[in-house]
Amino acid sequence: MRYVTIKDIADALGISKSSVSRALAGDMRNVSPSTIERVRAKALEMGYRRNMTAVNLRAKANKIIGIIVPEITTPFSMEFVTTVQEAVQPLGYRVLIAVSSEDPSRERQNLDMFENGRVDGLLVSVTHNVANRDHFENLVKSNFPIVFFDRTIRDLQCSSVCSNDGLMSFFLVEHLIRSGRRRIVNLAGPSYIENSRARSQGYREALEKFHIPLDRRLIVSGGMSVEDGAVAVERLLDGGIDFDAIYCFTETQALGAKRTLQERNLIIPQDVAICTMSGTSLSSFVYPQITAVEQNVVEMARIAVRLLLEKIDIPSAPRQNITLHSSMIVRGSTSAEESSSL
Amino acid sequence: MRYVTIKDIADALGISKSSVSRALAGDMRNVSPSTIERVRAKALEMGYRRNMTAVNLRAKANKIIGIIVPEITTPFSMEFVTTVQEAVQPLGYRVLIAVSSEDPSRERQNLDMFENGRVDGLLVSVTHNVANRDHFENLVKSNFPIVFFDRTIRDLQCSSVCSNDGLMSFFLVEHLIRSGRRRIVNLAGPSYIENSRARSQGYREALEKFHIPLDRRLIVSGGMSVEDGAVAVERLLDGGIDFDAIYCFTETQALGAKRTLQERNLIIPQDVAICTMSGTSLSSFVYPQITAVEQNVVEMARIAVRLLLEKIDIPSAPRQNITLHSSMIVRGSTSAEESSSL
DNA sequence: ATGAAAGCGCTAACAA
DNA sequence: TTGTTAGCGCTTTCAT
Repeated sequence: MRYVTIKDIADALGISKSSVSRALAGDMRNVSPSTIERVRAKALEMGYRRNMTAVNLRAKANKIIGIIVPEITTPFSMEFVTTVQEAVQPLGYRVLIAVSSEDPSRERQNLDMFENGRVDGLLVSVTHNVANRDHFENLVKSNFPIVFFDRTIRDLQCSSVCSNDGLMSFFLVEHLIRSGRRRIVNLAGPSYIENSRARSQGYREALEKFHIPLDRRLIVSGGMSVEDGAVAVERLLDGGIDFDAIYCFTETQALGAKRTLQERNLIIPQDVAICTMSGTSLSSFVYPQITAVEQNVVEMARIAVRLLLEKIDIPSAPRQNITLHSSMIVRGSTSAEESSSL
Repeated sequence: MRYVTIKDIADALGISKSSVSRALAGDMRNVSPSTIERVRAKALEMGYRRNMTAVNLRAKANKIIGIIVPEITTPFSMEFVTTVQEAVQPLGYRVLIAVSSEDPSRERQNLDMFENGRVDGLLVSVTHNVANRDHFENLVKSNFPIVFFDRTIRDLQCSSVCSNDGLMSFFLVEHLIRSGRRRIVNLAGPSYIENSRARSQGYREALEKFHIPLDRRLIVSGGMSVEDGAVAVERLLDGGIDFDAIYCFTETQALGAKRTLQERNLIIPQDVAICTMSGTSLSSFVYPQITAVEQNVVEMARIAVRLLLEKIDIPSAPRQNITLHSSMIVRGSTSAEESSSL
């Protein structure tokens, strides 16, 4: 299992390492066409493969982009990662993925791992608003190329791209209200996620616009899992609290909510409508009963990559904070129409 | 953005590089406790991070495991990748993922990329039975550590781990028959996927066992997408071909099949039952109407990692071909019971 | 216990 | 056009 090196080829051909290197790099101006040919042939014959580790050590760049995501089970993360890969592959970059499992200490570990591994840039969606804030801040201050996406840290002087959670939330709740719902549950996420707060804010504003009084009992803060969604709805039903719609922070919560409703023989969406925001159009296939607003993941990923590559190229490049204002597509059962409100 | 090196620490402390290296490595026998302390403190102060690229170049190992999968949208791939990551992280390995998108030429590119990148080992699930066979064969012959999982290449002298597609298929179809189905559609995958053939074989054997004549019109070969599933069922319905169950090769086909049935106002599973094999227990949440057999992904991943690490350690280790005979769990709507038949 | 030096495989500045 | 040399950051043998 010993690899053929540039020196092996040089020795075999009785020329110098540098000529081989140049020939292999296709340096037309500094090496004769004949040696280029001879080297190429010999390399092929001997099964030479360029040792990227050595190249990287020398170039002080690893051509690796790291992605840190809180979870990787939703279509959102999946599609984001896939899009990034496709975007950077042609440029010779590879992509390393690390999952924080919604745990700040794991996030911290991943960060360390990536720094040790000398990734050239980092795309991160944070698990927690403040937990690793200082660490991220140091990284940013040292001019390390990093771009936040989707779940960002507030007021950090760093490039980011995210969707307008508040506004989308507002429109989705407005959509529910317009289709006749009045008692809308807000299954919020934990308050340490900025997006969750923004969405709850949008929820509140939509109610206000229609002069619907805010019933605190309809706001449930807590976990984001299937189980959390299921339990929350159970509690509401058992507590005799009346509601005709559930607006969930995550798709998984929505799944749990749906399960409980079905167990209690409630009809979706006649008795209770469920809605949430979703990563991809796939979800309308997968959860046909759940109304979902699609976020434009592909666009988000492309922009994130662009910002990151710029930063890698020119470390002094100014930060850019981009909020996606893509047209909103509402799919699902509370209404069949498509409203591109934004 | 210049990184602190071992030499920087040495200079700052007025000692040699080697002492710093030893101190950092915690070499108790060859360096005094006092310098260990001084070096450690200084390293922390200066924000030193070990340059893994240099370490790897010297060690001639990259501590990277590559995974090549045909797709990454199903829970199966996801869970496999996640499990592998968790398994190798403590051992200092990182995981690089490449997606072939069911395209042999992309698979080939990924393979090249990984070889150039000098991954220490490869976990691969192939897109095609034969397309890159020669290339894989060369790799195997050169004793490169590689383990195939789930979708393997027949008769390749290389370690592999997969589930018993034929047998699981047999039991699933048997399950359908026992619950009263007689005219079972087989939405097969393309014939260049070994697993698809094995499953169709299981399908045929189950029919034989119950003396149900094989109706060729019920066997549809083709693509694996949502659309393929939807179209196949449309064709059958339009062709006036009678059926009471659909056995799908992929979850996505099942999704498409479900869509068509619902569009035609057929009730699942009363009119037509849908079943398939699935990656994880998650699918029973997501597709409650679809009967699914769970494959033991986690076990598959763990075994694959074990085999690969053995091979990396001892390149001459003999190949092992493992077929998982885990207990089969049928979940879903054709029957609520749990049959652990294997 | 510490230091000097070599070398992992590669590229590039400089020399010829 | 080609060769020589140095060096990327690290570990390790061999001297001291």
